[in-house]
Amino acid sequence: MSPNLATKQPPAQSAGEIAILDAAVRLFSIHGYDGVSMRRIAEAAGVSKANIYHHFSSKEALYFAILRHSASELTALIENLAEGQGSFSARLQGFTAAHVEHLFAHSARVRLVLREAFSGDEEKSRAVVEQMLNGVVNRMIAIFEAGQQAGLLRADLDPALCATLLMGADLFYFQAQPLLRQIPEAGFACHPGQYSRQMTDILLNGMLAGRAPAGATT
Amino acid sequence: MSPNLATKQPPAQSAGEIAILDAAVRLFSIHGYDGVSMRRIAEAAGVSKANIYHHFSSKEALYFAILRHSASELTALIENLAEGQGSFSARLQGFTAAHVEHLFAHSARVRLVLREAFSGDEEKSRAVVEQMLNGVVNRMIAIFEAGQQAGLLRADLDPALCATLLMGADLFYFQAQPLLRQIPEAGFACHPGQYSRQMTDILLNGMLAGRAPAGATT
DNA sequence: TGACTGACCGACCGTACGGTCAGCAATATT
DNA sequence: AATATTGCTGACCGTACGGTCGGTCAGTCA
Repeated sequence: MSPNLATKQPPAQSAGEIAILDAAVRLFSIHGYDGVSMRRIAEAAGVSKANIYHHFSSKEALYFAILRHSASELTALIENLAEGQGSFSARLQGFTAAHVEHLFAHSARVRLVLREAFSGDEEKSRAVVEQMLNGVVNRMIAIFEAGQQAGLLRADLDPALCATLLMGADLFYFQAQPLLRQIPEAGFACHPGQYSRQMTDILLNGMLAGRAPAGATT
Repeated sequence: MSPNLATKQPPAQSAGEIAILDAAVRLFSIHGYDGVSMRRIAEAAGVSKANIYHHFSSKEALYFAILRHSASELTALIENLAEGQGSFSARLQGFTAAHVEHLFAHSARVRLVLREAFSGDEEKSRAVVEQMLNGVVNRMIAIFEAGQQAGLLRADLDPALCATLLMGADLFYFQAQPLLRQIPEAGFACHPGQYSRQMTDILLNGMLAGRAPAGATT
């Protein structure tokens, strides 16, 4: 599994290639790399197995082409979300709502990238991380740093930790949503807007300046 | 992949069986069910492949035995953590710190269960969910509900959402820690105690009663 | 018309997979 | 001493895997 993410694909695509990519994204996002065979992808795409090898040099090449494309697509979309205007807290509220909505709207690709990022396989995650983290997380950290220098964010908090907490709350909700739906008390599991509103409320209420820290902080 | 989690193992274990289980937990937690072959497990455990089939009827049976044992072990440990004494906020602070520490201390088993729970495969996750969620999350929700009835938790918040947010922040940090270590600004990535302290500080500061909600809530 | 190209397929290859089985050595039981 | 029982192995089976190969067919352009 070598991370050969350095190529660039010409946008010209035949109908067969599109069908292959669609099927592969769907299957890989659900069952993971090892859980999907080339035969199964070919069958789901309605093409022959040899046809996949006509368009992609190997299973790895197909997988990484999808992974790379998904990561760059998601990164671009998220970066647009972070460019909102308005007050510090209004921007963060707007970002969170749009972020959660965005995760569910592109659930297959998000699952694909998240699975790779959290796989704990060290080598594989490196390339994905460098592409997404540098783009999105650093942007988010910068927003919190600016808010802190403007005196809006509590001075005793780590801006990077605040950014992680906010984005992590979104991502965890996305990951855990199928499970949360099985908990009767968790009515918010079916209402992402309700979750993102209340979650941002809690976090901002706890992070914004002008309120005393609740406990020992160090 | 049928969820045959209804058996019960006698605790009598030979040295070979222990070696098999150790190797299988490690490999499954890193590479997932489909990413590990019986040959590889046998090699890592220093036994023959046929020996695995002497102790376990199939690859699935081995996997689910590990999954079931891990889930029940983790559930028991977490339930003990939730039994802390002291004030409402002190209990939550204590729980979070112990929870994060507990996740890293049993990282292989936690990864194994999390992978299954978040796999999005519907059927497989059902059994894991029923075992862990009913035990742990409901306990956590009950704590927040009690705190709310005692007037300690903001009345406008959903106790289940608060519980999810707190435990989710722990779990996300555990999942993302290898990635966070690659972000220079995220110094807290290497200091779980620092993270859990500051995270709990923010959440409690945002959730406890006596502070006005930051924005529109409904 | 004919040379060339890209999309596509059926048949095939070597390998690794999950799983089986007869049997060996050691211990416990009678 | 004879007899299960237990822990374990090497050799093997059928199948599915990733990947290759020769070839078909429609379109294009000189």
